[in-house]
Amino acid sequence: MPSLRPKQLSEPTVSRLPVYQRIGRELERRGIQHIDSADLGQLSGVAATTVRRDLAGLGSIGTRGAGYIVSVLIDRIDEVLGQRNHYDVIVVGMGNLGRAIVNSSNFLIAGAQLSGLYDVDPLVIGTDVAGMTVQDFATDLVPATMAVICTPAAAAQAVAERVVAAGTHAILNFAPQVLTGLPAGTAIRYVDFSIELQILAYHLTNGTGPLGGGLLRTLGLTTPVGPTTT
Amino acid sequence: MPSLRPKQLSEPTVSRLPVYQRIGRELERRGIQHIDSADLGQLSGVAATTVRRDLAGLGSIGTRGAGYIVSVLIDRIDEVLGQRNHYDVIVVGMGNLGRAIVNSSNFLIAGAQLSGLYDVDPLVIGTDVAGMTVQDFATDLVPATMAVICTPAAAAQAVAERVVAAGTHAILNFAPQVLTGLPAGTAIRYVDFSIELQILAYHLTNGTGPLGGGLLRTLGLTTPVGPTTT
DNA sequence: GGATGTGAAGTAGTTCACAGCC
DNA sequence: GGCTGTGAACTACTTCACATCC
Repeated sequence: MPSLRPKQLSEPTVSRLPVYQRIGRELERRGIQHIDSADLGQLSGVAATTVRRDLAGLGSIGTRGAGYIVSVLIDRIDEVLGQRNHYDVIVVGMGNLGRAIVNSSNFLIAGAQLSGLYDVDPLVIGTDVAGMTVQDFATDLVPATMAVICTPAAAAQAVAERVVAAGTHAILNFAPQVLTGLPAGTAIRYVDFSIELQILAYHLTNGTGPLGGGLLRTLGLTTPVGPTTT
Repeated sequence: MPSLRPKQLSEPTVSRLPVYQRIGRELERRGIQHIDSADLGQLSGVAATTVRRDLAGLGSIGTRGAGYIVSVLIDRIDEVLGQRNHYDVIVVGMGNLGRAIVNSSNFLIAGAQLSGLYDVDPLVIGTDVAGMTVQDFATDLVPATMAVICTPAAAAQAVAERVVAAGTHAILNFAPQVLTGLPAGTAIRYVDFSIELQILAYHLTNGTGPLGGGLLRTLGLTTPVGPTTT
């Protein structure tokens, strides 16, 4: 019985855990029940040592000699990431992107519950997206734990302040806008594909393009340039 | 005339440069021509020292005593990120997300040129998205420098291998799938909102939630929990 | 005076190397 | 024998503190 010590996981570790979990689910689907850090590293694009360090932080999950039991791995990550809890998620901004996200199959994680869709455009309010009716952001606002912002950049800061005032503690911001001045303890993550493209443009012109011996970091993942073994 | 020494910029620095540039553009639009590291730090959610370190890496851009000239800042970042060059970008996978991205106003960066849209679904091939006709990925394939992958996870690896074989050196992957075994020198960035939500869920349950004294990193940006001083 | 740029110090994360356990 | 877990070394990034220059 491995003692549950949540400890303090580093941010890069936290961002890799969902990757390990996803791979675990895929393995389980294929009927594979065991995996070692070398293989998991290969599949996730992470060095084997780093995989071990990450998983060691979840308590002693593995078995020396053998590797990790897939089901244990999945369950433990579930637990650590807080997927046993329930979260109400609202989405603000029902343009092309907002609708695409809500309809995306991998949007809902375990524990997340979509509880409201919002917009300010009278043409959009009242329409249905993924089986929910879009509400008026200006008047109605259900309190929710997480908010996803898909508005234009100019609106994002005001939206963030409003949802935080309504009790939200975690924001996923798709608008190309840095959010500032929010109260301590508000978790914020940015998703900005314009920035991602610019980073790629940098690597194309400088060093890392063709012929560059590139170690590219993304989400904390290193692309290890696997020798095509397997 | 500041001597152009491209040097070697760190990955976190590269990911912050687009943010500074965007803020610079906004300042310019408002007629502001000078900014110092303290203010730029405030606006970008980055410590002033880090701003200076980042910008110092672009050559001596600033002036001691005064700060940075906005137009110089923008131009220099343009140059360093390679936005003076031209890139052909193709997008593979024209589902909800692919269409939303192509139609997004902030999708095209300076230098990027959309040169092809692809799918494998006969119902989608031949339709028009943002003024371009969707091609059949299985048969046609224009060579391009960058590729954006918006397919389901199961297809992503094969798509990546095919575009790389066709000459692509940079990939932006929206599919929830780690890409492995691609040749050295292929730049890859991942955008995965399922992972982002899980990271937020972690912060909600553990430490950083309500009452947590959270320093949350995103894209290398630290949310500095500004004392609401303007 | 005032803000940049940068050596030096500090902190965080990764990788090495191997002891420990199955 | 084999693979995990972890102290120790290393590398990367940030922050401090201040000399430098306008």
